[in-house]
Amino acid sequence: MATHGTRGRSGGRPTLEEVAARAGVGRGTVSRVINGSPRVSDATRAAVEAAVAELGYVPNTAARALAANRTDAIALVVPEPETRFFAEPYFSDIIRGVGAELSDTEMQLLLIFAGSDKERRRLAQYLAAHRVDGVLLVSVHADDPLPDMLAQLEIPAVISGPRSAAETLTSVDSDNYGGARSAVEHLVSHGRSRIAHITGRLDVYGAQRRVDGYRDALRDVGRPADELLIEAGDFTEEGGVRAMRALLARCPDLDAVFAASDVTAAGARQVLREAGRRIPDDVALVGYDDSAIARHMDPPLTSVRQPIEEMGRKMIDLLLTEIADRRPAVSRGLAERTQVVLATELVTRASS
Amino acid sequence: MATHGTRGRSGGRPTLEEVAARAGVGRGTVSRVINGSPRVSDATRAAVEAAVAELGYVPNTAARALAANRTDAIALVVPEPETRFFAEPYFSDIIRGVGAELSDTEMQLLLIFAGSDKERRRLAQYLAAHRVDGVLLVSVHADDPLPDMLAQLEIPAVISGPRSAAETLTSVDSDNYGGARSAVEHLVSHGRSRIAHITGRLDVYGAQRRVDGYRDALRDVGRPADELLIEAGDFTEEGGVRAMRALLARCPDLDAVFAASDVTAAGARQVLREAGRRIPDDVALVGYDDSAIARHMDPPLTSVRQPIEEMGRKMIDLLLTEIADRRPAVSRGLAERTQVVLATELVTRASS
DNA sequence: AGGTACTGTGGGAGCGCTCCCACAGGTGAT
DNA sequence: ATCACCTGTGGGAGCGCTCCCACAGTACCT
Repeated sequence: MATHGTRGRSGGRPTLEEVAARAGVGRGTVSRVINGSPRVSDATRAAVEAAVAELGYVPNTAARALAANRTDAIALVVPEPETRFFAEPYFSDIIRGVGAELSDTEMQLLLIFAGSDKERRRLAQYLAAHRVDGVLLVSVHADDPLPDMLAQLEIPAVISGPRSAAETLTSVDSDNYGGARSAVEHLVSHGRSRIAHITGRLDVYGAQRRVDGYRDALRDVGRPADELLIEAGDFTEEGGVRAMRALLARCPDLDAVFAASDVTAAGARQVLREAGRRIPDDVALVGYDDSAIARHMDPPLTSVRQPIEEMGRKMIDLLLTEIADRRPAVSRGLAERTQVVLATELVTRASS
Repeated sequence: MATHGTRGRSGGRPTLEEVAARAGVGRGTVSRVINGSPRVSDATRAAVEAAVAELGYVPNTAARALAANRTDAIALVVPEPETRFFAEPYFSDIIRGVGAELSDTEMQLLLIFAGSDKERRRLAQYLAAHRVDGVLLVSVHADDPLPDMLAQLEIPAVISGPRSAAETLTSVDSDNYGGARSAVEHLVSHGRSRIAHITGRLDVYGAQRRVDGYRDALRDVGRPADELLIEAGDFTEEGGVRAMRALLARCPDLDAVFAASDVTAAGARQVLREAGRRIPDDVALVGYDDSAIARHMDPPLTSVRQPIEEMGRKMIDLLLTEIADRRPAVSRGLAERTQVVLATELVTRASS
C-alpha cells in the first residue's frame, strides 16, 4: 500500500528535490541555477553546482516540457520522400548549416519526412500536439497547405524557398533569379547562341525564378528566349533525360543547355552522349547546385553554387528569434515579415 | 490572485479531463480508450471517440512521458560527421528501411550525429536524460565507448555492424565475409590472377570480415593472398586514391582490384585512369555497396549489394521488441543475445 | 442464500519540473 | 525611527497525463 508512490523510482535518476536537499537549498533555487537565472548569490550557485556534479543530475525533459510548456526541439520538415532527400545534396548542406548553428544551443533537431499522404497525416497530428517549438520548412510546393496549418497553430516557422513572391512566412532563399542570369550570361559570353533551359518543378517558386532569370538574361542581350528551347523538368535525373530527348528532337541545333539542377544536367549529359554530341565542343552544359555530382561528372560540370549551408544557419537564426519573442500572431503584419535572399556564385568547369 | 493557476491555458488545447467531461465518463476511462485498452465497453468507447473527435483532442506528449516514464521516441545515432552520412548511400538505405518499419507505429525517429567530440558530449547528456526509449547504432568503431554507455544506462539498443565477433549488443549485419568471397570468386572465375584489395577502415569489424573473405577465397582456390596486394583504405574516395597509388607503385602487374566500398572504387578508378590502365581490359574493378555511384561510373561498376534497407527494418523490429519486453539487464546473458546476418548479392557490370 | 470471480468504471496520487507569491534581511532616503 | 525598495530564497500549486486501488454490477458456481 505504501509502495504505491514509488513507481518508476527504481533506476534512481536524481531529481531537482534531491539536488536541493544535498546543496541545502530550496527547490526553486536549484531550478534558478539550472536555468541560469542571475538572481542567485555566487556562494549558493557554487553549492548547487557542486551538488549537481556529485549526483550526476540531468534535468527531466518531460517534466520541464510539461511545466514550462515548451519542448526545446525544432523540426526540419522535408515534404519529400526520403529518396529525394538523400539524392539532392541540397538537403545535406542545409543540415550542415542547421546543425552548426544549433550546436551551441540546447535545442534538439528533429528530421521529419512527409512525402506520402500517410506521413503527412502523421505530421499534422505531430504538429497539432505541439511537439516542437518551431518548424523549418524546406522544398515546399506552391499549393502546399503545410505553411497555413503552421500559421493557424501559431507555431513559429521559417521557410526556405518561399512559395511565391507573396510568402507570408519568414523566409530564407538564395538568389535564383541572379544565379540563372549568371549561368546564361556565362554561356552567351562564350559564344553560345542556342541556349536551352531544362526547368525545375515549376510549382516551386525558385524554379520559376530561374526561368525568369534565363529569359531576362537572353532578352537583355537582345535575343529573346525561344520558347521551343524551354522544356519542363522536375529537378530529377529522369526528368533531365526526358527533357533533353524532347529538346534534341525539337531543336537539334541547340549548342548549350542550362539545367535547373546538377542531377538534371547529369540526365541531359547522358542523352547528349547517346546522341553523339560532345561536351562542351558541340553542346555546353551548365547545372545548378554545384554538388559533388558536378565535380565528378565527365567532363566536370559548370554549376551555380548556392550558399546553402549559410541558408541553413540563417534559417535557424531567424527561427530561434521568432521562438524567443513569440507573441500573438495577430500583432504581426505583412510589413513585419522577414525575407532574406543570399547571393549565388557561378563555378566554371570544363563543361562550358 | 485567482488567475494564478490558469497559466498557459490560453490557446486552449483540450485536455483529457475535458474530453472525459464531454463524454460523461471519468478521466481513467478516456485514458484507456486513447491507449487502446480492451477493458472498455463498446458504447463507452464510442462516446469517448466522439468526444475526442469533436474537441480535436490530441494527447500531450510531455505529460504522458512524465507520467508513464517513456518517450515514444528512438534515436538513430550516427557517430560520424554529417558529411559522411550523406556521402554514403548506406545511411540513406538504412533510413528508408527504418522509416518504413516505423511508419505504422507511434514511435518518433530522431537522427543524431555524433561526429565531433562536442557532439559526443551532447549525446552523452542526451542519453543520460533518457530522452529516447531506444537507440539504433550504425557504423560504430571497435573502440567506441558508446555501446557500453548504453548498456550501463540500461537503454535498449541495436547495433548494425557488430564491433567484433563478441558483440554483446543485439546486432544486425550483412554477410561481409560472404560478400567479399563472392567478389573475389567472380574475379578469379574471370581469369584474374593478381587481385588487389583496398580495405575499409580496419577498426570496423565488417571491413575486417571483408579482408577475411578476400583471403579465404584466394586460399580456397590454392592461391594464398599476397600481402603486398592488400592496402588499407578508409571507405572514402581519397582513401581509394591513396591506396591505389600505393598498390600501383608496389605491384604494377596487378590485374584486378576489389575495393571495400564503391566510393573507394571511384578513387581507385581515377588513379587507374591516370596511370593509363583500361577498365576492365587491363584491370578489373569491383566495389562494395552497389550504390548509385556504381551504376553511374564509367564503366559501370560491379559491386556487392547489401540488403541495407532490410537491415534497417530488422533493426527496428528487434529494437521495438527489446523495448517492449524491457527487463533488468541482469537477467539477460550472452546466450540470449540476438545476432542477425543477412545475405549479400553480387551485381556484375562492365567493370569486371 | 452465500461465496468467488470476473468486467467496467471513477478518481486519488504522483511523475519532476517551472512559475510565482511570500517573506527575510539588507540598504538608503526621509 | 519609519518607510520604500531592493536582492535572494523557500515552497505551494499546478502542468496533463498514467497507474492502480476501490468498488459497483453481473455471472456463475456451490
